[in-house]
Formats: sequence, C-alpha cells, structure tokens
Amino acid sequence: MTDTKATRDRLIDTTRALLWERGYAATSPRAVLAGAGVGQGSMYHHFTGKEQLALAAFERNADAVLTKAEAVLHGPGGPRERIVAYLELQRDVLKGCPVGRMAGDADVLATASLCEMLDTAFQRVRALMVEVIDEAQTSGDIAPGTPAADLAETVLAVVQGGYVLARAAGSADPFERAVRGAVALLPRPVATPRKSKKGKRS
Amino acid sequence: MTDTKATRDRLIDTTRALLWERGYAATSPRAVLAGAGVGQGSMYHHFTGKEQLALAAFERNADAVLTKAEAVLHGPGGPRERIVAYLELQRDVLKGCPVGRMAGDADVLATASLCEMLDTAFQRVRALMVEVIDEAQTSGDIAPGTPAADLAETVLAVVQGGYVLARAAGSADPFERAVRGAVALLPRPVATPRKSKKGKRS
DNA sequence: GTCTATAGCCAGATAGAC
DNA sequence: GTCTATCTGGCTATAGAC
Repeated sequence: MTDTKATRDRLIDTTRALLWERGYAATSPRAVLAGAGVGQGSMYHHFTGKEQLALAAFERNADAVLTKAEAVLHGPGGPRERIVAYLELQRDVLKGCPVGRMAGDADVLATASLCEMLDTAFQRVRALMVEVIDEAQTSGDIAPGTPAADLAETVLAVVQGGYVLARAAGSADPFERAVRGAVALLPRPVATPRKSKKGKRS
Repeated sequence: MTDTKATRDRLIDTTRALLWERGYAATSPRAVLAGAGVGQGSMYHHFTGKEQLALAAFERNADAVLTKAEAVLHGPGGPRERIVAYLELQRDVLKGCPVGRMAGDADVLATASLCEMLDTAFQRVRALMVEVIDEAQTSGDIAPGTPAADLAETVLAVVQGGYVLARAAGSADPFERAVRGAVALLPRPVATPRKSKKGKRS
C-alpha cells in the first residue's frame, strides 16, 4: 500500500527512542528528522509540531510499559509472587523508565497534554498494583492492616527511585539493591502456603 | 568589606534556586544574571562558565540536603525512629529533591564534574543510611537477615521515587502514600522496646 | 569588577518548489 | 507528501568600554 503510514510511523518510532534516551526538552525535531531520514517539512505535514509528535510517541511508550506491567501483574503465580516479579522485571536500568523519565523534564510539566498523559499512565499502573496487593492481603499472601494504596505506592516508588539512584551512580547496582531490599521487606505473614514445588527457597 | 563576595554569592544563590526548580539544562546564564541582578560579564569574571557556576551551586545544595539528613539520622531516638524520621522529613515534595533532580537531567549526565558531584552526594547519604540500619539490626530494632545495604537503598529509593510519582501526579499524595507504606513495612521484630514514654503510639 | 554589545550556534516553525 | 531554504529567537560565550 502507500508508504504514507510508513513515514508517520518512522517519525513516531524515532521520537519514542529519543524521548526515552534524552527526554522531551532535549529531543529536537531536527534530531527526529535526521533519525527517521526525512526532511523538515514532512514532520509538519503529519503533526502540528513537536508537542503533538511527542504526545503520540509518549502514548506508545506508555502503552508498552503498561502492557509489560500487566503481563506480570495479571500473570501466573500467587499475588505476592507477581509483585516480586514486577519488581524484578525492570530492564535497561540506566536508560530509566520511559514514563517516569518524563516526570523529571521541566518542559513536560509545562505542557498540559503531556502532563495528563503522564498522570494517566501512572494511575493505570497504580490501579493494577493496588488490585494485586488487595488480592494478596485478602488471600493472606501479604499481611493486611496497611492500606493497599500505601503499599502499592511504595512498590512503584522503589522502582522509580531505583532508576534515579542508578543513573546518579552510573551503575545498575543501586536499582538491584533497592529491589532486593523491597522484596525482603514484603511481609510474608505465616509460612509459604505452597510446599509442593521442589526446593524453591532462596 | 568589599562586596566582591556578595556578587559571587548572589550568583551562586540564584543558581541554586534555579537548579532546584528547573534543573541544569533549563537553567541559562541569562536567567541567573537576571535573577541576581548583574550584567553578563560579571559571571564570567567569577566563573569560567555555566558548568563551574552550576558545580559551585550544586555543591551547596548537596551540602544542605546532607546536613538535614545527618541531623535526623544522627539525631535523637532509636535507630528505627531515626529512619522513620528521615522518611517523614521531606518537604517541598513537588519541587523535588535538589540532588535527585539532577540525575534526570541529560546535560548533567554528559558533564563529568556534575556526575561526580551527584554520585558523591548519594554515596554520602547512602553511607549514613547503611550505618543507621546496621545499628538498628544490631540493637534488634530492625530484624536482621537482610543486608543493610539493600534496605538502605530501598529507603532512599522510596524517597526518590516518591518525588517522581508526586511530580507526575501534580500532587504530594503519592509521596506521602509511599512513605506511609515504607514505614509500615519496616520490620519491628518483637515488641517496641521502650514503654516508658507517654502514649507515643500513633 | 562590572557593564553593554555582539558573536556563532541551534532550537522550533514556516514558505514554497517539486 | 516530501523536500530545501529560511525566519525568529534563545542559548553560551567573548570583546572591549568604563
């Protein structure tokens, strides 16, 4: 068919990568055009400007992150296992979270459309996490008594903070330490309910 | 005496505020000069350029943060109390941490001197936190068995991640939830060792 | 030591040829 | 629909008067 869509998609994909690597403010239309291998005018044919292009790219990045989160949080295993799986899921530690990264960008916070997208993205992961923690507390997999909303936020914060600390150190080590510490803290009330599996103790 | 130092200090103080509010990349020498009320040339008389000015300002910001952290972590109360005090210490949630903020700035990570300052700053808080958690585990105030380095990193990550989530939501609520969740998770092994104080239960 | 003026560069956006 | 050429404005830095 026409390669009209190809150009548009190439612009979005290049922007997605740049948004992740450099953030919004530091991503110039010039760099996008160079990366996508198209001329100046093409971008302004498909998008009204930098903001709308970034919005489209950010939405896809957010969807990708959310899809991965949902895969583990709604995946197999008990609720506590799934939370641990979420904590241990993260990759590309030094590149950071493509969603959380945007929260540190001054230009993002000054742009209403991007703020809304950012807020929505986190609200959706938060809802997933609250749901699983609720489930864990009901099933006795995690000790009740603390609001699920608080524990969910702590888990999200450990991940986001882990990225910050890793980037500051120029090493993935802080991220991994923070996750290990969080997993160790996640209360396992009485004893592991399953004992059928072969020596899964760590 | 001469007001030579006054101009230099005013430049640094203005830069400190701008670094905190907008980050490094978004802080232009022009804005600093306007804020400090001096002309273009003055800045280049006292500093070689933006980098050196930012370095001086960042150092003072980091020292201020570290001084506050040390005040609570080496302050009164049992070790677990001091960790909780650190978690609950944070202010200006939406402005973020003046140190952690720098880790999200692409220009900072591309500048060796600023990277080093950033890394050092976190290493120093980390060392304080490890020390207190070690103490807490030795005294039985926090359950042993998990490396202090891991737990310390988790605490730091909750705070840094709390800032990220709060900025993304445009509200301090996520930060406060994350901290409450973390405090609830901090293991208190047997029973509170002190009972002499009057109704200090929350 | 402080100022104004200005250089050179890159940003985001537009005009108009093909 | 895609391109090249160009506009305006902000950035970091320098020159040189006072």
